[in-house]
Amino acid sequence: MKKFNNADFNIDNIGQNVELYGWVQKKRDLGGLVFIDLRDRSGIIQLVIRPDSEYYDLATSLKSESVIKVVGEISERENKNYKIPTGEIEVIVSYLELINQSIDIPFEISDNTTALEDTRLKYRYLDLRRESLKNNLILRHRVCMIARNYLSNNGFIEVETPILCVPTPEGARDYLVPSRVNNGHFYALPQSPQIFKQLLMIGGMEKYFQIARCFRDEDLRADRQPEFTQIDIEQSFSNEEDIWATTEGLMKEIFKEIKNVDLEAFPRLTYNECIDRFGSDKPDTRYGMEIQDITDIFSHTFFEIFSKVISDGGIINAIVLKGLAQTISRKDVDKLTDVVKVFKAKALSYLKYSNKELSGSIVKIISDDEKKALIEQLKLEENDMVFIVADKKKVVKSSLGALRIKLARDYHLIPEDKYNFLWVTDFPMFEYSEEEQRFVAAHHPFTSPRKEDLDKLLTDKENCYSRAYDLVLNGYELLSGSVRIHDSETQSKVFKAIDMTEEEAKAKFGFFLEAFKYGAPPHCGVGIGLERLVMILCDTENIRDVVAFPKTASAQDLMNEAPGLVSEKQLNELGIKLKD
RNA sequence: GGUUCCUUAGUGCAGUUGGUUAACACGUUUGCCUGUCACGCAAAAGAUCGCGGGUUCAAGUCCCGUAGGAACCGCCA
Repeated sequence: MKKFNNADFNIDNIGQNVELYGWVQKKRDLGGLVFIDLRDRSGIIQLVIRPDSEYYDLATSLKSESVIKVVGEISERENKNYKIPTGEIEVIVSYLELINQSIDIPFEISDNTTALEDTRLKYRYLDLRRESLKNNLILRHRVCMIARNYLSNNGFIEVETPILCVPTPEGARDYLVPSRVNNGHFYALPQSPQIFKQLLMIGGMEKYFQIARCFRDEDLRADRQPEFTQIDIEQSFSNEEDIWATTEGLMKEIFKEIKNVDLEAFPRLTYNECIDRFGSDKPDTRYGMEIQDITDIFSHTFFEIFSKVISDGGIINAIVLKGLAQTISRKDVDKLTDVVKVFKAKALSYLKYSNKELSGSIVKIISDDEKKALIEQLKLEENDMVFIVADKKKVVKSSLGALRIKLARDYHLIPEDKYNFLWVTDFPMFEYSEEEQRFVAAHHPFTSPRKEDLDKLLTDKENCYSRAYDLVLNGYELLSGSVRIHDSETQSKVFKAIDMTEEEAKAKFGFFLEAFKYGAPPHCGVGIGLERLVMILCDTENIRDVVAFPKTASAQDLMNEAPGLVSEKQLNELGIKLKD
């Protein structure tokens, strides 16, 4: 007799003798007959122990989540339960062994469990027994397998790169690891395998991938953990179209396999167009409500707030919520105003359109011509509601972008089961960092500028664009990538543009710059955020639902209480003295 | 670094303008029960109301601090 999975059985197996192992999900003791729901990874099967059984007393004493072994015969149920796949059969137990009795569990192992997340995180190993979390991990595994097979079949080889790296000055904050052998020196955990994968291209690997763990010591979010996994891809002798084709092919494979969805070719938008129309570089294109520029309507307005914004170089933008004006109360508007205020907008103006008349917060201040122009330009229809923000461009776009998302969620305007991919292209090459008082690379400093912007790198940084691209899915940044610089001259120029002196560049990236002098192939790549992809496939908005052992918002593990303190002896070995 | 919200039996929650025995459900224990599958019935145990301080005759309730959790802004090349 061999070991079977619970869910292997159905009505065709009646009469078979089987040996099963699993956890006691639920015991129903009827006082002369005991039913047990036995759970293993595959599912649940019902066991029956009759009063004349020598195991009857043992069965009545079993506690939830204990591990047992049973032998018995598959038989047809008297009363069938069509709610579960094995509901037509049950196992008449002829042997029962208690392998490991569980103590009282802190929460019910069920997708209906009422336990809050921090309780579940403390007992993560119990939480993992829940159907939904288990299925999420299985789905994640399947995505990895599809990616491995697809990439391998297309000539990519998987190469592991170091976890102990050299700290880098640009980008996210590094997780540092002190060196015992070299006191005072530190390794950094990789923020991504970026430099190594480029060196692999120079090393002649041509097509590389890695399911790579990455680390960034920045604050967490619902979709951000300090350690996460990238499906990291790089290919030589390639341009944007080649790597996009690789990526689209992979996504098509994954969505066909997991969701049985045939994806269309992915649309493309430039970064600037995304900001203008959606107020975000990762727009959710499953719904409309695009941001519209109405600055021109108010170019000669008497409304002082608007005219002041315009004379200060700001803009006035609007979004239109179709057909819901009547359902939105004064109180709702206050809540929506809080949303835009988070992004530094001073106010949220609104207008309602009903019976061919506008009403609302600014209706008395704007002229009839302006009202007419608004109705025309925004194509207002009965019961539409207009939200307006006037401010600096950045404030207007980000606040209305956030408001757009909030409205779509609150009023259920997001279609389900829709997967809208979008390539976002032509990112700015540089952005100004207030903190550092200099321009920094918007993507990373190894990103190639567009050919036409090469001459502007040092003179007109604000108008330089890069060959960087993101793939956005349903409002999530799913991956980021770029065509890389492959000659040391351009690379030096970019370092100079971000105010890195030649000495600094040499000290930090000397080996890298040197490598480009020995025949570097043109290359490009992407890093796919595995967790975000799996989140969307699992239909969850919480990254912790797709990570086996996640950290809380304060980067702690509630189960093992990481990070922990270390002994004086360990610190001494590392040459580290703690601040008092 | 900042903003907002949360913390009451094992779990999830209720707790009114501050007022005397902190309610309910699930779970647990005991007893009864031979076709349950959210089994049923009866009973019982189970709470330093996160922690520290303050206001008050009186604090789960009000105030301050602190710890932990969640979301967001900054940050995340």
